Amino acid sequence: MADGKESVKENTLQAEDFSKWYIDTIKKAELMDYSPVRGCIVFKPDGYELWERIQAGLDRRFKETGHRNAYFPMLIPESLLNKEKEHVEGFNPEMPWVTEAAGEKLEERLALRPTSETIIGAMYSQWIQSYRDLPVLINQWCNVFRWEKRTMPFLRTSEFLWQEGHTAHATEEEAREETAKILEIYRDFVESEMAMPVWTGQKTPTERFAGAVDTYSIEAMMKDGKALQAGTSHYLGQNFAKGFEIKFLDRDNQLKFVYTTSWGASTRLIGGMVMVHGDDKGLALPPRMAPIQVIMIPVGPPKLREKVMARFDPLFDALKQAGVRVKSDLRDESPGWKFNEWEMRGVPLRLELGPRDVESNQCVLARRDTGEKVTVSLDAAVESVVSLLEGIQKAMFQKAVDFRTANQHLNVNTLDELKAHIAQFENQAGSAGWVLAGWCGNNDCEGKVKEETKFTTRNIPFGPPATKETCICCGEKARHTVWFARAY
RNA sequence: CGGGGUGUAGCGCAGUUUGGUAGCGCGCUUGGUUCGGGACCAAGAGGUCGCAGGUUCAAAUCCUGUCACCCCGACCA
Repeated sequence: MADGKESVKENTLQAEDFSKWYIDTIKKAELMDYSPVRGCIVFKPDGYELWERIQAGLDRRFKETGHRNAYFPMLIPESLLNKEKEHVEGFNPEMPWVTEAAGEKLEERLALRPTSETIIGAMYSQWIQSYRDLPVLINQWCNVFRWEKRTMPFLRTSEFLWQEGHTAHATEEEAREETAKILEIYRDFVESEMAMPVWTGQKTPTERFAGAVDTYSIEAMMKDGKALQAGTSHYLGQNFAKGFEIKFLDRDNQLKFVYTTSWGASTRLIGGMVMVHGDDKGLALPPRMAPIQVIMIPVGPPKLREKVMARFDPLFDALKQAGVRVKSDLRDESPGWKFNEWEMRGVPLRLELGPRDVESNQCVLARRDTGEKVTVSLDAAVESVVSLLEGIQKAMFQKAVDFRTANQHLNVNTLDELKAHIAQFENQAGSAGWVLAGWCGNNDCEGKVKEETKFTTRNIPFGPPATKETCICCGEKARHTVWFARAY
C-alpha cells in the first residue's frame, strides 16, 4: 500500500498499528458496520455468511455427538440469577436490565441474558426426574449481552451471537467426558476448517467461568502476538444443580443432584480468523470458511469478450457442478481493480481467463495466500482448482502454526526475565508473543505477573511444547506449565 | 470512572495559531476512450463545519457550556 500507514507486513508484529489495521480490514471487506448503540455492531451479509459457516461446522459436530438445539428466553428474572452466588457476582457488573414495560415499572427487573445457565437450570429442574431422563444434551444458538467497558468489533461487543451448550449428566465422570469432548470439537473445527491453530488446556481458577468447577479453553495467537480465547468448555459440577434443584432419582432409588456442563463459542471466532490470516492486502479466508472460494474474472478488451465468455461460462458451470463455491465478476471495471477488490475480501483463489488463455486452452489461477500464479490447462481446470483449494487450506494452517511457533517463547523462567523479554520486544515496536512458564498454583503469583507485566495466564496446555520446573514468580516448584500472554 | 485526543461532503483529511464567499484526495452521477495488477479525459451532484449560547460589521476559526466518538488504564467470550 502506498501510504504504508494501514499496512501490516506478513509475519511481522506491529502491535500498535494492528487494531487500526483490523478495523480497516473488516470494514473494507464489508463484514460489519458500527451500530447506533455503543459497542454493538451490524453484521453485513459478508460477515454474517462467515458466521453461518461457523454455525454449520459446529452444529454438524454437535449433532453427530447427540446434541439437539433448543431455544430459551432472552429475558431472565433477577431472582433466577441470584440462585447461584458466584455466577451472579461474576456477571452482575456487565448486565443490561429491562426495568419497565408497557409504560409501567416492572415488579422484578429482567436481565438481558449474559449466558443462559440460570434459565436453563430452572427448566432442567422441571424436566429431569429420573436417571432415564439423562443425559440432557442441549445447545442453543442465540444472542447474549455483556456490557463491557471496552469493545472491539467481533472480539468484544455489547451484544454478540454465539452457541451455548448445556448438558446434565448422572455422574461426574460422564460430565467431565462431555466437557472434554466439546473442547475437542472446538479444536477440531477451528483448526481444520478455520485453519487457526489453538492450544487446548485448562484455565486457572482466577480465569474460570463464574460458577464453574473447571474451565477449559482453546487459545489462538493473533498476528500481533496477543492471545484470543476462542472457545470455552466448563465442568460445572453440581453447583448449578444445587442452586436450581436439578435432582434425579437414580437406579439405586437415591435422589441425587445432576452434574452439568456448559460450553460456548461466539462470533469472536470471526475476528480471530481475520487476525490470524489477514495481511496487508486485507482479509484472507481459508477455503473451507470462504463463502466465495473462487472468483472468476474475464480479462482482455471487450471486443474479444464474447470469445472469452464462450469458454468462461462452461468453466463456471463445471466448477459449480463440482461443488466449488464460485462467483464470476463481470462488472465493468478494470481487471486490476477487481483483483485487488477480491483479494481485500479474502477470496482464496482467483481464476483469470482472457483471449490469450483461450488461444492456448488454459487459464490462470492466483492464490490469495501466497500471491502465486499458475497457468493450468482448461481441461484440467476443475481438478486444479479443487486441489489448489485443499492445498491453500493446509498451507494457511501451516503458516499460522509456523507463526505461532516463532512467537512462543519457552526460555523465560523468572519474572525479571519476563520483564526483560517484554522490554526487548517493545523496543522493536513488536510483541513479546507468548511465554511458556512454570506456575506454583498460587493466585498471588499469577496476580503479581499480571500486575507487573500485563501478561495473564491463558491456559495450562494439555500438550505443552516443554515442561517447566519452577514458578516464574516465586521460584518454588511448579505445579503447572502455563501459557502467559497479553490477551484480547 | 481517571489520563490523553478527535469531531469539516459517503470515506480519509487540510483549513483553526493570525476571524473575511467551504477546500483537497478517494468514492458517487453522466458521456467518451480504455481493459493480463487499483485506467484516462470532460462535465456534474453532494456540507446546518458535532450541538447550544456568547464576542464581532463578520466565526469552521476566538470564549463558555454541552454531547458524541477514539486511544491508554480498571472490567471481559
